Amino acid sequence: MPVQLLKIIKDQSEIPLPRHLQKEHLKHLQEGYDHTNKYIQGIVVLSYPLTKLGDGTDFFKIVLQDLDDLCSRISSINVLIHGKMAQDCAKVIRHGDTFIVAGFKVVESPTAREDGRHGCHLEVSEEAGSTIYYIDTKPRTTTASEATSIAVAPQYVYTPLNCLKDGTIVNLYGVVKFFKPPYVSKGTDYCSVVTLVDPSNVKLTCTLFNGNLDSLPKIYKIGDIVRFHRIKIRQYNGQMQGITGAGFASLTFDGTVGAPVVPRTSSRAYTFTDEEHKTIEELRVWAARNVSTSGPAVKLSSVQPMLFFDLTCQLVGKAKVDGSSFLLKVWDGTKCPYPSWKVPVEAKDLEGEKVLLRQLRHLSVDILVYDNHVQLATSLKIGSFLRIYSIHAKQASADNEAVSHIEFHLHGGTCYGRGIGILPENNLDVKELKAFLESVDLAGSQNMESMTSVELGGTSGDFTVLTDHQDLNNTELRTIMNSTAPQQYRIRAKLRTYKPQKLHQSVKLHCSKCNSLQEVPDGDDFDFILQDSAITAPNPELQNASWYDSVMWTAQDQKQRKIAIHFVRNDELLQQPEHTLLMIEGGTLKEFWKLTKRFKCVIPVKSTEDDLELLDLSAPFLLQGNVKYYGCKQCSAPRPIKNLRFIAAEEHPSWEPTEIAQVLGIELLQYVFIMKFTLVDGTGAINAYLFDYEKFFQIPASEILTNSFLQEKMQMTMNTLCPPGRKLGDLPWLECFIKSYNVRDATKHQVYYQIFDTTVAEDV
DNA sequence: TTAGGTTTAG
Repeated sequence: MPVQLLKIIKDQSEIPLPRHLQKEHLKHLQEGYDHTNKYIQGIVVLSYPLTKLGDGTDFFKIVLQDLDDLCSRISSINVLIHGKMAQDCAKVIRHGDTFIVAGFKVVESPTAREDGRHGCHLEVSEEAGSTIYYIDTKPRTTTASEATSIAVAPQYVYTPLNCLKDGTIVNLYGVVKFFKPPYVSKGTDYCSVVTLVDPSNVKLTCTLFNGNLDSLPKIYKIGDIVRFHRIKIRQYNGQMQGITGAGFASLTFDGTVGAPVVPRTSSRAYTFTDEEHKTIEELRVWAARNVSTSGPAVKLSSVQPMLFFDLTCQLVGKAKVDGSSFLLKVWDGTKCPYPSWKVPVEAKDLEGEKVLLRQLRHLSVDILVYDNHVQLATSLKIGSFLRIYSIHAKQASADNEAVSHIEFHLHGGTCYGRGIGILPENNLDVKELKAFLESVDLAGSQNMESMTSVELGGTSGDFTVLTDHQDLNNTELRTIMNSTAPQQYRIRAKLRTYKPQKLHQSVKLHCSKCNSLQEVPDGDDFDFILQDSAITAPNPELQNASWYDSVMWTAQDQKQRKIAIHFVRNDELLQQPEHTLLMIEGGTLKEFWKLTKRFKCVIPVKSTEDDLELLDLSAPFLLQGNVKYYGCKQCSAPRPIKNLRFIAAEEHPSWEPTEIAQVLGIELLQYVFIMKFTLVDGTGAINAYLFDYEKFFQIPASEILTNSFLQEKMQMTMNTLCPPGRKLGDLPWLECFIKSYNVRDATKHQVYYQIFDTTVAEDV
């Protein structure tokens, strides 16, 4: 009997094969060699229906996977079985069975280039003297016809991303780390670029083309999970690249742990087994720990100038502006906190429901899309739900405007995934957005808008400040003044006055260790320290250490100032500027500003005889973006600067100021708002201090000094809480949360009040 | 064919 069923055995080393047979590894298999006493063993991973060849002989093809060598391109091989043996095999052989064949013929595989399997295939038949052994892995209840039907649904093998080889066609799973939503390419197709990662921690960027938008993967978010079938792998610029080829198909899944596992696809038929369901769940768990997603979605109410953001919104109007730009009017139910621009278009050119456009005129925003995005934008349907990726919120001011406004651009090109994605109605984010849009009171928001911010919450009604303790009842100020401290209260009061009136003076630096407060040094202090430190030239012996690369040059000024920049390497390599930490010696204030715009972090240093060290702590020890970070002179105990290596050795150092401060022995000073509010409620008056890093104004204290927009926003908030020029009776009511506390010294005892757990809300 | 991630400069 040429096809034998071996008994089911757990330990495969015990397979009772004839003694003369020796196992041959696929990698040693070559055409023209003697394989007489050899056998090939593998798992059946794919089988095709039994067919008849042109001459009437039966033909059965299976694919064997060598489990000992999963990563090799030649780890799977086609086995072509002819004649009676084909019939016998088709009856009994199933996926997952262990298949052993001896007495085979090795022939060059004509399909190896295409299917990525072994360069040879095995030809097996009774005539050739072949013997097949197999281990049945599952209890067998199927009949021959059922076995055939199983064979029609092939079982796929998925290649981990670290095992991809040039010139193969593979199936794979991946977590989306980056993507460009489909856009119109310069050729005939739509294009989408997708970068995947998987638990092998290898990245693969795939370039996908299709003339049909629907055939490209329906990726909506970083962190989505995809399954690609029949993707071509090629080498490009020294890296593996995926590209669409014949038969490419994809499934996309929400990457959220616990979300329903529902594939998004345009394929009419696809396989999806319990095993694959499990794979998705596992990848979700892995991704949750290992792939950074884009963070919480930005709503229009939280846009900031100079921000690139993704917006999930509904299209309410559109208009052609000129050949290279197109207007989209969208809303998300929230209100942009800044005056936003309106792109002038003729009413007749504006497509959309007139009544709704008018109702939404203060809630919708204009997004001008350019160049390659125009064609897709033109085709969008009014009312559809969109996710627009990498919108630029740009601060701008016109000559005739007192305050600057914010503009929304979707610039040309597709860098950073810039583009427009159309979300289906069944998308979870869309469902949530729809429910929210339906809850928006259009009449109410219209009325609100017709008032100025000063009128908001004026005599007609209460202006409310949100507290975290809505369950508490209000306490009269008189009662509070007559009570002992410490206690906590919710109060309803009016803000009679506040100090400082010049709001920028309210920002201080606070040391949480010694509890000291100090003024924020101004730029001149820093400049002076820099000039002073530039007198000492960089020490040439400290250039290029094991953990940083250095460049040094001489400025073309009278002092022949020497400048050195030390680029800290991460994991032995230099990173992109926006992830890189620099140390600079001899730089001017202006040079620092320029470098902070381009690099993640900048640390001013000076040379000593044997090491680099930080400057005097009157200077910032770290600059990041617009923010200068200072250390407490009293509490810091500077440690060697080479401690930065500990962070640099991390795989993806985030260069958090707190972490940098810690390794450098710096006690980080935090920016805080310190204000004194005089609150009255008709029964009494108290002075309550505001001590706030970010929560109260929803503005980080660290950014207020360098951002005029945030300063304006803060001024507007204070004008709302305490409108200038109003009589006491006309001031708005506020609700907030305060606590009383005792301050005692040798001579006196006083009770103080502090506002906390309170956030200003524009409207409630 | 197209694009091949790493923000426009309106």
